[in-house]
Amino acid sequence: MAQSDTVTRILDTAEVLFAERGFAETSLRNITSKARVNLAAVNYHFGSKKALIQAVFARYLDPFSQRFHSALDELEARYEGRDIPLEVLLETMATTVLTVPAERNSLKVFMRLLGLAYSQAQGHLRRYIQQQYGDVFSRFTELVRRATPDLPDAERFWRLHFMLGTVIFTLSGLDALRDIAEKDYHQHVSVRDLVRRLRPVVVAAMNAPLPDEKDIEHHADTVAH
Amino acid sequence: MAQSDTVTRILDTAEVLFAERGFAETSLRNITSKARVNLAAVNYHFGSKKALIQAVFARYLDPFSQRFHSALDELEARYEGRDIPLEVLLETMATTVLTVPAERNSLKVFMRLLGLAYSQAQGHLRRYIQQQYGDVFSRFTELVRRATPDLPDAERFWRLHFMLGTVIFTLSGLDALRDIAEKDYHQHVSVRDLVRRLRPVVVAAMNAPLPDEKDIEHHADTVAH
DNA sequence: GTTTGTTTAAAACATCCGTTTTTTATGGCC
DNA sequence: GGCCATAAAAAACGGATGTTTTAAACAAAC
Repeated sequence: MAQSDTVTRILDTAEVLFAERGFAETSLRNITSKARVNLAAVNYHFGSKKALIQAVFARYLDPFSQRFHSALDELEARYEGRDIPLEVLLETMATTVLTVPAERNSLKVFMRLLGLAYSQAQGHLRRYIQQQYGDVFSRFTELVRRATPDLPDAERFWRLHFMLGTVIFTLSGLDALRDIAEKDYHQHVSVRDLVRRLRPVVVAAMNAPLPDEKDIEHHADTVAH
Repeated sequence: MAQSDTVTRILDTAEVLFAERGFAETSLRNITSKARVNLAAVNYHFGSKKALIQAVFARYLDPFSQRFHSALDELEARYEGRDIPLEVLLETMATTVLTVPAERNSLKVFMRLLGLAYSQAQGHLRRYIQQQYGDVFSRFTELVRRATPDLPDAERFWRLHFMLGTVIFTLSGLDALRDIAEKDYHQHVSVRDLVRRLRPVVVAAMNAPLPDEKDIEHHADTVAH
């Protein structure tokens, strides 16, 4: 009881502060004082600040990858080997993403963290996430591949990352954007509202016509090797 | 000569290090030692670290906003009051973005910096960019508004930010993505190549059908108020 | 009831940070 | 040569950081 209380209080506080200010800008003293916990407790329970950062991510990503795996299991069973439509795959992913942190009312935090994992240097984090959760992502992309057989592999790769950028960028900068949107358009914007707006955009982007093949090779002004 | 040499050497080094590791993770000592310049030179020439960060951005954004303004002048003159097609607007922006840093072979750095400006806390930077270059952006969005008269204002607002996310996210994480892409698909990826791939995706996303209006209002599970 | 292992508390440690001050060098001008 | 503003170099300052150590509290086991 005593232990788990301290540990979760550290995690709860750390994820909020990390999401608000980033990793480097959040000191252990910030965390421990706000969590009303002793400074040494972080190094005692987690070992280091890096390990704490990874633990914060694990608390979101472990249940996410678990649920996403079983959601894909269910989907594959339902479609009995037939290709799963792209819309269904995207919808499933969105639902899973929305479900996981709903228990703690902190989708915003989750997305901010994902954005930080990409944008902040923190090489150790990218490596950790890659090796820890790379297989779920691979499984998903493989299903997307079957759902879009007409898309060249390279094109699909890039479009998936384009859309990843859209989602992470938007949801992680949500607070700032929401302020502008509500001021200019007098309209409340919830996360679910945003997902509703994202859906047709993402589908259209994935199904966009292939780029012109012209001048694909005669560019002498690229940063070639 | 002596002064301008020191100043530009600081700027050159700072922009690279900032782009690689972020602002907080890059110390003045990192910069000055790599630039082989005295530590105090930064505070002497720029006043503070914040001012240095802003100077790094200004060196890109000043010529950019200048060229983009004149490119839009030219465009408006050519179309003589008629609406400028969305594709032309996007193309013009892309061309301008590509032109500016080409002189220093560092589009990658430029995009990384833009991504950081968004994702890192650094409130002072966002404020600086907003008040310094907000008018170019406003002018552009106004032209986009006329180019997409059927899109509700709020929808256009969000879609523009979706696409901003796509571009910044992709180009700022370009190195990592390029490694994967070249390993998996054995194909060199230049920035211009990426822009070629982005074009149809962005256009399709902006022209995507409007989201379903159903269940737009009956969601009791949002973070209302 | 003492002992043992675990958790918290407090203090200290070494290091790094941005900034400021002090000193030294440089180069044009009268 | 002497003067002076400008630039560079060196050193120091105060403060904050992650981590470690030392000491106290606590609970369970014997």
